[in-house]
Amino acid sequence: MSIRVRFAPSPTGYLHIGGARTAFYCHVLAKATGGKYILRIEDTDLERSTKEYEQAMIDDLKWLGITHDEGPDVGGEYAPYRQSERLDLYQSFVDQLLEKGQAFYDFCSEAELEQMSKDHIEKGTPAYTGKWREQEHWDEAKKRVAAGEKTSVRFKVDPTKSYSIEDGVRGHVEFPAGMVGDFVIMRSNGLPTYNFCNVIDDNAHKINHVLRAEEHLNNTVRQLMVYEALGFEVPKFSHLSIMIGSDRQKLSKRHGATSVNLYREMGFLPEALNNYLCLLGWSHPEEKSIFTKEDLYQVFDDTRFNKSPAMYDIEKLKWTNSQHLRELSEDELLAHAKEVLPSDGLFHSHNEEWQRACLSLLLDKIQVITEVEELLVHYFNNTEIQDNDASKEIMSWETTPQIATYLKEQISNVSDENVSAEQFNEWMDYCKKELKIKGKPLFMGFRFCLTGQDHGPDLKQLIPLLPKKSLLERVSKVSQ
RNA sequence: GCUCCCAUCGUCUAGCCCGGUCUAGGACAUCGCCUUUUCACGGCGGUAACAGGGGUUCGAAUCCCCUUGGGAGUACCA
Repeated sequence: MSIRVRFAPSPTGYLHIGGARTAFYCHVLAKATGGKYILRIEDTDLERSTKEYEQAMIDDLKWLGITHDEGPDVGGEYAPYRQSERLDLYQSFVDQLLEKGQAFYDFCSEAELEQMSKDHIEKGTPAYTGKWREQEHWDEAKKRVAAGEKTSVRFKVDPTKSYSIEDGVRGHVEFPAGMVGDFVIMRSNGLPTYNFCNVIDDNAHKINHVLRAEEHLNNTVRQLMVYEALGFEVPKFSHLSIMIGSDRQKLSKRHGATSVNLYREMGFLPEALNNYLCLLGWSHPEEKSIFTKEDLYQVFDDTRFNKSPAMYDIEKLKWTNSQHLRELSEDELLAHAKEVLPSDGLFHSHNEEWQRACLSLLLDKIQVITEVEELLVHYFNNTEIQDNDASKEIMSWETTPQIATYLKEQISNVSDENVSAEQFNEWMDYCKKELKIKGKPLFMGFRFCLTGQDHGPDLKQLIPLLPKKSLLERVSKVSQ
């Protein structure tokens, strides 16, 4: 039987990188096994779910290339794929459980519920101790409902029964009896809760393998109860390790950029984000660290997940991005730069020939494409002279003022807006032959006078790309 | 509190299931060297880990138990 997996986000915010990782695993697992990957939108939290977020999530997934076989936007055999369009189905199962006595109407007040929850946490009493779980009150409950009173429905948990699963990554997991109390399956506003509709949809959508984050592991016991009560076949579960921040806590907004669209804006390549995220909790069988999702279609398997939490490290993401950047053809790189770099910036203000020269020069200096514009802004507009140990050393050489004085004069005499490569070569030759400067003092002297820094791209290629004006300003400062 | 989960270099991890080939391998970061008449890229090398304690065994990173530490859940959120 072929695999059917799903990614089931709630459209209550932008796609999170943790969600992107889960979706990526689902997509790749389906592709690698000839199965299907389904996208389902879990929008039963009316207050927080929006259509805008749903669309944003679909867009982000699309940008990442994590395509699904079935979903709200593409349809499929088991449509609909949006929970807000499946409410009748949930209602019918609620009715069924009510009928069988496996669920009950609950009329406890908010204050009562609050007290129960408090006692549960502080004293270890059962999570729900209301009287409505007892059959003797059910007739009264039905009357109140018939009279039009709105109320929630709870699943009646058997406190003597324990459950267990054979988790795809955790192995055997035991959930002891009494672990959870009677939980709400239908809110008083008529909308079902996650632990209930998730089960119904996974069954209806014929999902046979659930890949999700570890934070859902404890929920599994509630879902197991629903599976049992409804007579559904239980799928295989694989609970992926969570992603944590540098403080070892679950990754969240306070750790910085956590949504995919931010990485898109920051100029990361989607294949790099996928690649990096994939390695947070999974390892390549040949220990490769750079690959595309297409490479994974051949080798991905669900036995290589890591159980322990993985710390998110943007430095390694940047390195991964730099590796993918270098895999790009010249045309792809140009297209990427054009798309990402600001349209009113320095890069876009030049012609394509210049842009290509600029990219080939800067490629091995950068990890993310946006750094190109940053470097250009620096070379064009920043005429400040770097002040550190390296610059002090360069300034201490007696040859540096000689170079500066010479260059200042030469640049002043250039009539064009730019310095040509030929002119640059002549100046170097002059300093070498006439001023007898060579090696480090020569190159570093030129670099420092012209760029104000002790490091940077190849000078011969860089200088012709820069405006004469900013070169002159810098060299004037050095020659003072 | 209770329940569940986790534990190899600073970080991501391989190895663990099926004990010996592990004086624990790779990658990021870091340091050094080489290359580059400069800077970088690249190449080479170094520092750096089996949380602790008990077992089992001829032999344990690998199996068992305990301790410690960390995380998640404990909602009419998902």
